[in-house]
Amino acid sequence: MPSPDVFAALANPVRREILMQLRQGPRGVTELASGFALGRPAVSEHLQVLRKAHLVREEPRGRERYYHLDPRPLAEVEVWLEAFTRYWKQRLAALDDLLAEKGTT
Amino acid sequence: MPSPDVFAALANPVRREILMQLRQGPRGVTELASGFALGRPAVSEHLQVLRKAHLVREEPRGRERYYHLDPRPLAEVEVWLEAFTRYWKQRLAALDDLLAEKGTT
DNA sequence: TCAATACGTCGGAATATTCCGACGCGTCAA
DNA sequence: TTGACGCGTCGGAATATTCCGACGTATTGA
Repeated sequence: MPSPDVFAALANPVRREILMQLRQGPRGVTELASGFALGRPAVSEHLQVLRKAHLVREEPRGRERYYHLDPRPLAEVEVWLEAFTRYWKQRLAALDDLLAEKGTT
Repeated sequence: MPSPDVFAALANPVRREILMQLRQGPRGVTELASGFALGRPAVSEHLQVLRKAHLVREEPRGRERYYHLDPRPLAEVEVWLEAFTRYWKQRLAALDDLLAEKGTT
């Protein structure tokens, strides 16, 4: 059983592109697949990964199944990244301190 | 040949943890490996992936090899995520508009 | 009712990832 | 000089990912 890891879901470029496309509104599977050099089953399986990561929501509409974007799990990635923007700013501050110290000595 | 994809590099929890640890300063390989339930070769191979994604830099120091964090490639992830914060704000704005319209009608 | 459409999923193949033990190389300290 | 240390990498095994064609199911429209 594959894990419902958001980071793992984003590791594949096709899945990232699917999420990009879904920003512009819900799409059916065949509709989505037509944009890739991929068969429909492959896209359907990518959607399953995205579903397990809760990055998309499905809305059955008749015989079609529209996939909606749910960007909320991306917050986990954002939070993780913040640890590094903090790191970055910290480094810059340390550099400032170092320069200031050098200046006053 | 594996791709130097930053997203793929972040897909593995061990690699993410390595980056976290490196925020607190450069570390040797054996030192890093002691923090995981993993052999040294495995950690060394994870470091190779991170190196190819330019997320770490190596500094040979005597017989040790210190790995430094380089957070710059993470900017790509941040930029990608921004597309979805924009999406999110857009949705909220659309909701505001809808509510405002309802209020004035 | 019946053919066409939209979809999920399965079996299987190709490939990638992840991990380990073993080996060899350079470096250190005695 | 020599044994121990730190490291990268290789061969190989176990497992995961990615993709396809084929099939079954449900829905639509004629």
